[in-house]
Amino acid sequence: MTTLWQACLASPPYSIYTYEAPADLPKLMEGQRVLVPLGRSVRVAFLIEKTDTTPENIELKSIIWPLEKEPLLNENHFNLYRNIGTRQMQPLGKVLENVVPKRFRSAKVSFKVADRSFPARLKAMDIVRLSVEKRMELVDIYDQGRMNVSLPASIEKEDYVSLTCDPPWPVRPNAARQLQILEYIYENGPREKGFLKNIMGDWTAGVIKKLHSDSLVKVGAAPEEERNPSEKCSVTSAQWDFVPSRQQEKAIEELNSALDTGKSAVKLLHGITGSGKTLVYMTAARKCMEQGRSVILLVPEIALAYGLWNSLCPLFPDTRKYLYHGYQTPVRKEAIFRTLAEDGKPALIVGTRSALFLPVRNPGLIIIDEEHDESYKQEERLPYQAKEVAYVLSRMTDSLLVLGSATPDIKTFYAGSQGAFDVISMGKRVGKSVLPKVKVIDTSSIKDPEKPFAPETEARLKEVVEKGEQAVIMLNRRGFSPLIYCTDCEEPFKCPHCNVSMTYHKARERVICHYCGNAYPFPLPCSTCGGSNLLPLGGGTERLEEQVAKALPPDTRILRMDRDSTRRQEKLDEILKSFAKGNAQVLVGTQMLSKGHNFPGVTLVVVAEGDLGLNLPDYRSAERTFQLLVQVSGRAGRGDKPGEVLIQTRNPDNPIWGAVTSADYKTFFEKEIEKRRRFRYPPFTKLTLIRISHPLGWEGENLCPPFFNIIKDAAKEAGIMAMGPVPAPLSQLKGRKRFNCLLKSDDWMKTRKLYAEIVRRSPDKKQIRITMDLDPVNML
DNA sequence: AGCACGCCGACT
DNA sequence: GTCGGCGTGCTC
Repeated sequence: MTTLWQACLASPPYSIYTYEAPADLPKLMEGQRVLVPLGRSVRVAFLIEKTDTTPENIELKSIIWPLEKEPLLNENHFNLYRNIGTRQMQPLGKVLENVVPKRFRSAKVSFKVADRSFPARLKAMDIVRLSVEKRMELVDIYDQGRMNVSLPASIEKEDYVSLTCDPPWPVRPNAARQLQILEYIYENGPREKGFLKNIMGDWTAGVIKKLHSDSLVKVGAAPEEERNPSEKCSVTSAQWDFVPSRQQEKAIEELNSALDTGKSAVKLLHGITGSGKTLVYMTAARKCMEQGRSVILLVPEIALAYGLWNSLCPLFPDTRKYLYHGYQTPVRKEAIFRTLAEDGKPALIVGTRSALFLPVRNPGLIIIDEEHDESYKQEERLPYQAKEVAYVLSRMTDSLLVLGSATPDIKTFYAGSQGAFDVISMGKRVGKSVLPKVKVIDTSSIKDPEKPFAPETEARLKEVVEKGEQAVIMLNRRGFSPLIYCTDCEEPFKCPHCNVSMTYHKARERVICHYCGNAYPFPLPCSTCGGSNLLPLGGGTERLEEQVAKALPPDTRILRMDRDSTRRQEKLDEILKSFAKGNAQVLVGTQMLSKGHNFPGVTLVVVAEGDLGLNLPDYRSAERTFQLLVQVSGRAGRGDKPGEVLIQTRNPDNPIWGAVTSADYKTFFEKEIEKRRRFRYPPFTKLTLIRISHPLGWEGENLCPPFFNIIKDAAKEAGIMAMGPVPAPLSQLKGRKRFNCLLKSDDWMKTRKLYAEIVRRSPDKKQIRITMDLDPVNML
């Protein structure tokens, strides 16, 4: 008997199509992966449900064969994916493409058949051509488990361009295009041919061919990820010898009783830096697994996942545990995904936001550590907010969601204070350590760019170094100098694709665009007037490192931690370990420093420019600055000795400093929430950023102003407050002109409808890109 | 995504 | 003349 199935393609065109399932097929189930014919190709699709309606005027095709016996996706996760699709107005297939590991979406499979009457290997098209009798035979073989799916080891496209040697490269010095490609790859790592063509122009193909024939580059499969250190844990002690403090005990009790109810709940764990949140998580995790349910523990970054993994492994010696993040090898991702899909035994999963999509059978506890962190929001491809996804999952699975932070998201804390969920406070540090003293230092009178520190700061730094203690200096700006100024034409040197000032990186003798990654060798002539008097202005971490070395005794050891010095994961570990061991007295770095790392020897934290980021055109700039400064302050005095924090600012009158110096979240919250209420910003409105862009120098540019008027009218009609469209703060990025339109609405559904309307009325669907960013984190 | 078709330039 | 590059369009 033939049945009909709705199947969702996990690759373009992402449609949900109807396929026939004739009787000569194994048993099919919802959530299962199958091979289906599409046009003249074969694809992977996910079965959604049986149906009995036939679409009109379409000759239905038949499902070829299932790819596994047990469905890969359980109902909960299928619904979770649908939910994300609905929120983001994306088809389910698009969601699947982004959440299911690549190897589950590739149709390049063959079937190994252990039966004499068949060839040893069958491809999809071979199965299609079998007779009905033969296929019935094959069904039996399949049911007996004698038919297995196999994928080639690599399913990657083989068009990645990578370097074969380091600079200097033996090319003619004026072969500008060859050098541009070499330098770009040196700077940003191997790239696809098509990508290079997109950002540089149509000439790349020929130049790559030339470089390839000179064997300066190779073209092949994507390189093995470097960010994949061993997941083996060296420590094996199985003891659980931690004694909770009173406040930890209270927090644990509260989480335990929430776990005991077996119902969905949210708890915000508001614990100051150093109050021992991690051990609270671990105790709750143990309890949850004793109840036979799985735990998902999320952290914002891969480096933190590895750190947590190492400290948690010895505490859970006999537990099924998995480390999961987006930079693991495809084979490993596939293995973890499948294991969790097939085996419902309780497991402990540590990972980054993508771990939420693992088809864990029976989650009981989802923990989001540092819940204020912006990395929980994915911005590219399929945008989503991991906190929201976790909430939906916890509701669907009756599990407990724990949000932890010393500086919660204003929105989260507001919801808690309104009674949407419980807030558990931990206001004391564990052990002997106390919160550091924080002092604001006025640097408005310092005019000399060679002097990054006020006299007091410099004196304290020297003192700390002399005493053999450690200091951390944060400057949230990487590179040597963020501005290169031409003294002839008095223009800053800008990236031609992005129209933002390029940053000078001294050690690498390059100017680099921090937004698109484009790099040029330095020195170079001014792009405006051709003059050769380009002057680097202002300072980043690279220059600060030099300046610190000059200011402190010559034998002081200084380390630097930023995206440039930690290009490889091992480098980051190296720097962290080396500093923790006391091999250096000073650590200079960007906001990377503030994230969760434990430096027990640090007694002084200096923030070189506390104002950075405070004046960005973004309603969250104060919140972000507060969170960053409190978090980095929390790095001080974690050991036995008390800590001190010095924050330099050119605006000492800004009211934010009062809250930062006392690390008083509540005061900051009260002020900030008032501001948000007054100016109608989240959580008092549903904010959405519509981004509109078109290629630079596009001749249809004049279609935009009337289109923007249409948008304004449509918003008015929908009863949504719209600001713009206006040119975005970064008005030009990666070769596209950009416009932003900010929507304030009382209903997400209304906003989605308006977005759909805007997309529908776009005058040029090809050239104009329109994206919807619900509750934007980045307004630039 | 894959695979067709169709259009251009560069070789046997 | 054909081979092969890639732009465009379609897929139950």
